[in-house]
Amino acid sequence: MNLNNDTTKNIGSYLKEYDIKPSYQRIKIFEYLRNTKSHPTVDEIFKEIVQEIPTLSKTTVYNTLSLFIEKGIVTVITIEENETRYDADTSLHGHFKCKSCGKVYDFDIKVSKKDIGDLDGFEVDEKHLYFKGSCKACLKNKLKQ
Amino acid sequence: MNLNNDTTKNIGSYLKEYDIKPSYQRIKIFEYLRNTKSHPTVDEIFKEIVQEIPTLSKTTVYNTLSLFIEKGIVTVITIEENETRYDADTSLHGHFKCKSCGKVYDFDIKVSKKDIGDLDGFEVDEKHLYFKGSCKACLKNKLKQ
DNA sequence: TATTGTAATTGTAATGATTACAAATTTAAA
DNA sequence: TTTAAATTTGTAATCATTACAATTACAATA
Repeated sequence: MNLNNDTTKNIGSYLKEYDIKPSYQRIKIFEYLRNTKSHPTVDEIFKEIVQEIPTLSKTTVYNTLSLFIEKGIVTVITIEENETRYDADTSLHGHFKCKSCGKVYDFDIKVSKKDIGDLDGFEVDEKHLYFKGSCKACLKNKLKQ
Repeated sequence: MNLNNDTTKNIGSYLKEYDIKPSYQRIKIFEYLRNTKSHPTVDEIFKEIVQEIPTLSKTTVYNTLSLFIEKGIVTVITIEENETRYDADTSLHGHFKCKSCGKVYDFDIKVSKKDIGDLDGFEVDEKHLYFKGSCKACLKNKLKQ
């Protein structure tokens, strides 16, 4: 298990900061999540990383993601009822899912207090936003047809 | 099957407007959804209505909700990965889920175009928002202890 | 270096929500 | 009343997730 190259070291110390022991599996899973903009599902994560770690178990992927979520370095994206996705970017941003191609895009968003009427006295820890519709690329393709 | 009282008539004609044949089951399910602020799960809907319609099947609840969603009179709320909830209020509003008591609150929200940077050229059909944290009531209880 | 305890990983089985499907029932039209 | 279509129902199948126990890896200590 080569835990000595630069990327690995970086991710390793990042995990340590959040009180996560950086095992080979954990590093690979986090690295993949961070480098993948598509917000992969458990299955996608597993299928990718099992190529590098043939002994990998899907249970490990589940365990690892739960741990990441608990420690606050990964968030869950639940746009579709039957499709849980994961995101290593925990900063506030929205997700746009194209109903035609299925791709999930990130977008920047501000939610100011003025925009929320009724939550005085509530303590908000997490804000989640997602939109659905047709993405630019799909709209263009439709015109062409 | 008494489809002749006022509420039933109202819901019946509402369903018809949306091209849904108003069967007894459909009317009862929609009536319950509309009157229940808690955004019930399939199981909660089933357990409630099976008391009135003892022959009710859970498959019917699933079928009916799919139909309602397809016709646009009900929306899905997916705050938790493993807990799909349904809402008969399709107007734009946010949901707040209390992590301590589990209750789901509605709140008003505006999302102006200015707040969204990156979605020029995208067609947005649905906007979903949910926050998580501690509700007023739970925060008060904490203080008391 | 060997030993030992703890943590992490793995594989299998269990769970539970959702869907598929075919039979039975209801409804509406002829 | 008959008939066809739509709706409902019950059962079985599917699939993602979780539980759990066994195995393996790791780190500390003697």
